[in-house]
Amino acid sequence: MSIPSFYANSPRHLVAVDCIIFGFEDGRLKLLMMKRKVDPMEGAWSLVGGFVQEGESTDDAAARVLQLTTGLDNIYMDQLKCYGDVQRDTGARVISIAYYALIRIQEHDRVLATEYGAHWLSLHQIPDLIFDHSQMVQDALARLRDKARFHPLGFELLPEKFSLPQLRDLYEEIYQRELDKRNFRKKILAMGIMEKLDEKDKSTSKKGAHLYRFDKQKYEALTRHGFVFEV
Amino acid sequence: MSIPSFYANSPRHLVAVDCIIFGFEDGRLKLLMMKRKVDPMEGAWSLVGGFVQEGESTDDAAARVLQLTTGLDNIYMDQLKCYGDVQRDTGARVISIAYYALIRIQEHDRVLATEYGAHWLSLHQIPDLIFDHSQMVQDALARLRDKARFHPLGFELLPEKFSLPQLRDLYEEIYQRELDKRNFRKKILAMGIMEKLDEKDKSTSKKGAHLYRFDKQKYEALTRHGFVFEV
DNA sequence: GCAAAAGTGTTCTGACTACACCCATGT
DNA sequence: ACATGGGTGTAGTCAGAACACTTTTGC
Repeated sequence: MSIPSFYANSPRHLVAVDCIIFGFEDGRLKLLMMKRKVDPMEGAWSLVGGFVQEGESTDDAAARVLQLTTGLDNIYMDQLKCYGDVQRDTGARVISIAYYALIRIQEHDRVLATEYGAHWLSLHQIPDLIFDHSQMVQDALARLRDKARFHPLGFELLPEKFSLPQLRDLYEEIYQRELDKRNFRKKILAMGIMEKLDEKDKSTSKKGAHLYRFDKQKYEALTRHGFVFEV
Repeated sequence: MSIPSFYANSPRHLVAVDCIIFGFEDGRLKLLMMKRKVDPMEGAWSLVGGFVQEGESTDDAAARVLQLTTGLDNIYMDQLKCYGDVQRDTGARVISIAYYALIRIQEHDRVLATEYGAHWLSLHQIPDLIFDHSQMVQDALARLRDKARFHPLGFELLPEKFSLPQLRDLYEEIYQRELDKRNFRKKILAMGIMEKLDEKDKSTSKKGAHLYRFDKQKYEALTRHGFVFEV
């Protein structure tokens, strides 16, 4: 099929994807950042990213970038938004689609990340980033806070088995405020979406904290009947 | 400045914007749709859209499309998301950024819209649309519902002066469910963001309904002190 | 005087908040 | 035995939901 002039006469643009990759470790939210390897701004901190190829969807491009830096597949990823200012990239006019991903930091390939020049930085350690990447990070954080409230996203950042204090630490970090442990526990357990395991995590106390697993089946069944997760 | 090969060797893509334009008239949410004028799919229903030009931001492109079809400037508009599947447009590989806009339908240029081949359709009248445009409409509706709940968006769809029954009709239409008029009135007025006018709208009843205006200054002042709009 | 929409208050219930002590165990 | 984090219950408050009658006025 020949391409109609309607299409042929329109301008074409470089299109990139940039990924805001969240992890949770040592009670801190972290982001995977890297030092840029090309001009302009070589050596400056940036998000991981890459250009969208021919025959590659933007979602696929983001998944590729994620796979390249972490070795992970099939992880939670969502589009943040498109950044389309003409001057946003000082090297050329590039339209960028930002994605944010939540990964279990323990499960990613640290060797691969290091080889790739990627580093995990805690939120408060993030330096100035190139172009509009700082804005992207701000937007991603705002989106994470918004979405985490009504969707069970948090579990994507924790190991499969986790304790309630761990889960509470995570939400305290996301919302940047303290949560009452009795109320938190009550609320979470009342939802009926947590499977209590016969194991304890003794790494943080002598007594040990019970481990739980997020029961996705139950969550989805409840959701079909109008249940809404809320933290 | 010459473009580094990092940029020069990457593929370029057609990038379009598509606009989901909402209006509210006769107690119904409506969308501005048009019949496509080019192949493929000539004559089929689609959203209004256009290609992003060189030296034009994606936001500007969307504003241009809106201006061309409605004659309106400076209206509420927000990015929905980027649709980046390779095969989404059957004419060529086109990445599309969707925007949704809320306009005061009474104030747009009906002559211009008609000349442009655009038509207002109520939600339940929307036919099958080309490509992934039906999906875009679904996504925009979901986004409108989400956002309207905690942000005073609704006022963008009403005339500057409106009655509480009108406002309630709007939210009933957005949420597709009935709202108790006493509770609704109580909640809205308790926020202290409505300016009561000395006029009545007698078009819908003998008694007439008081007209109000949304007080944006008060809303913003309250917001700065932690107030959150919710309907 | 009647039809048709506008306007008004109260009660009940469920969810969120605040808050202090006992438990288990490794050292 | 003691230090450390894990685990538990209750009372008060507030916001949302349910619900029925009076008011105004053009015809």
